[in-house]
Amino acid sequence: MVEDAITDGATGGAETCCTPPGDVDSDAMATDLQVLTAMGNDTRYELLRRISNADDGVCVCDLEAAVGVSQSAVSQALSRLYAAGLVTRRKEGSWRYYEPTETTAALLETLDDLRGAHE
Amino acid sequence: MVEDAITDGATGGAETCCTPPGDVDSDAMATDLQVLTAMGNDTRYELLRRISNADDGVCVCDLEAAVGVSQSAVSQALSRLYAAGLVTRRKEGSWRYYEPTETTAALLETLDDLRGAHE
DNA sequence: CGCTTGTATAAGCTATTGCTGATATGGTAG
DNA sequence: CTACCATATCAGCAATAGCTTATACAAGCG
Repeated sequence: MVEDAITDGATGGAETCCTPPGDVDSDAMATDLQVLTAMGNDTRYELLRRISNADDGVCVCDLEAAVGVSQSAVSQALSRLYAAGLVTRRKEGSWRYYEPTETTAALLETLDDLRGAHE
Repeated sequence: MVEDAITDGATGGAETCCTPPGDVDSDAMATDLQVLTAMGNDTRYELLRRISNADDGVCVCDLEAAVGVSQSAVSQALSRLYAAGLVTRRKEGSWRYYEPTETTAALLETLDDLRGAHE
């Protein structure tokens, strides 16, 4: 819903500070925040990059050594990424393989583009 | 710099767990994380959305009421967004106006697209 | 000039986060 | 079966984030 009917006309002719607020879709906000907070962490970001670089799927055992935290921490991080819809996971034998989702690919690409653009 | 030399496709041998690690560019990582952590917060995300919705620039006084935290908190949040390169700020009279950068526009658009795409 | 308004900064307190170590689960091999 | 490997979950702790209040700075106006 969008609220307007703002009272700022009352501040006088020349004194309106700025534009009226337009509300933010709180459902979109929740979804986006889950994604952003999931990516916005050293460990999880690096895991995501590594998973994205290896198109074949990566298992936890490999990632653990790479990012320098415990197996438990990696598992927790991956669960969080999964919950946020940033990776898929499939089981194969006794290993679990993680792969990036479209969301991850799109966001990392956007970030890459931005860095390239104005630096 | 993409490293590959992936040879494991065959998990049939059941020995190689997965692909070798390819290191992540730590400079890119720092930049991206600054952006992601800046956006990945209720208050700052909503500020960013509101700033983006109002193309004219928004001043702090307007935002304060909208997001429901103190003036101080809004100011701190905006400073953080500025530091992350997500908003520009210009002073006009005694007010300060914030506007979104290209980075913000691109990321929010990507997020919007993603939500629209697979839901 | 000093008052008022708009914004920024400082200090401090609490809630949350992200780790570690220990333990549980599930699959595989001997 | 038991032992073992890869991964997940639990519990607890240390670090950080984000808020509040109080205060400082800056600009317009009486």
